[in-house]
Amino acid sequence: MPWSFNSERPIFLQIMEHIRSDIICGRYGAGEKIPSVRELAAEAAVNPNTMQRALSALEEAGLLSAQRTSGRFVTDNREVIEAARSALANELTREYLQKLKKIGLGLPDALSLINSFEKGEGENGSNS
Amino acid sequence: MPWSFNSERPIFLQIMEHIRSDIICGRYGAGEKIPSVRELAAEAAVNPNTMQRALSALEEAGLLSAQRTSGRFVTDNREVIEAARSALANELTREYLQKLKKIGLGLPDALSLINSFEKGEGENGSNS
DNA sequence: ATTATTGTACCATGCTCTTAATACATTGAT
DNA sequence: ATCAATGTATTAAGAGCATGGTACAATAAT
Repeated sequence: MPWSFNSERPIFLQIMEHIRSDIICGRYGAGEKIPSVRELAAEAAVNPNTMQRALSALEEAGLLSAQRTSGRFVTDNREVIEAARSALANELTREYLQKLKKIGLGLPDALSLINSFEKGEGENGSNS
Repeated sequence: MPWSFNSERPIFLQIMEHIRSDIICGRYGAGEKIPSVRELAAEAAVNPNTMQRALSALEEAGLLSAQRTSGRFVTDNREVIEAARSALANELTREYLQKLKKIGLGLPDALSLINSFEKGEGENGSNS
């Protein structure tokens, strides 16, 4: 199953974020070996060059390390992974609130919107 | 003051979103005339072609209409503007919750994160 | 030693986005 | 009638992204 990409942003960035999520949520465990560049490229239906670029970005972030010929491994430092989750969660929240603010919605509106997603897919009438 | 753009995404899209926000939050009122393509391009420090592209996108969305030689005007239909705000708020919330879910955080985490932004810039230690 | 697999590097091509520089048609003002 | 301002269209150039294809160095397995 090829991954789903958004044409608005570079694919290698979306791949980077996808794998980063896989690491953070534990699909790839700490210290674990991940598939090869070519395997991952095939799985994502993407060129190996593009996959390589995404993986290199994750090395810079300290989440992956390359062992020349034996493969790539997730960092065995769980604190690094936890820090990545926390930083990402804060960043996502900051961006979300900032975007809401730009259309005239504040913190109470955010809470209300999120609560409207509690059960089904949130449909919403009047805010502000 | 040139607008601030993110190099990760096409500028014309970011301009579109910027002006859309200006319309939704009332900086450009319903039925009001907006500056010319060349003026806006200068204000954003961007090529007129790029600005034109952003404005065309907003016409397709029904928020703007072009009057050949007299200029561009915001729709005078306030319902359309309100609908845009509502749709955008829901979309932003949907994306936010989806991204949180991918790193193992759920609805309660979202509420907690947002509350941590209540006063200053939210710093956050342990979630999940 | 040989082979297969790994990460890595390079190059050419095509595509989109952005800029720059013009140009044209239409309309309001003079 | 003339002029200025408007939206709009066109072309050429450069940059970044993605692909396809190829190649090399290092190591693990045989």
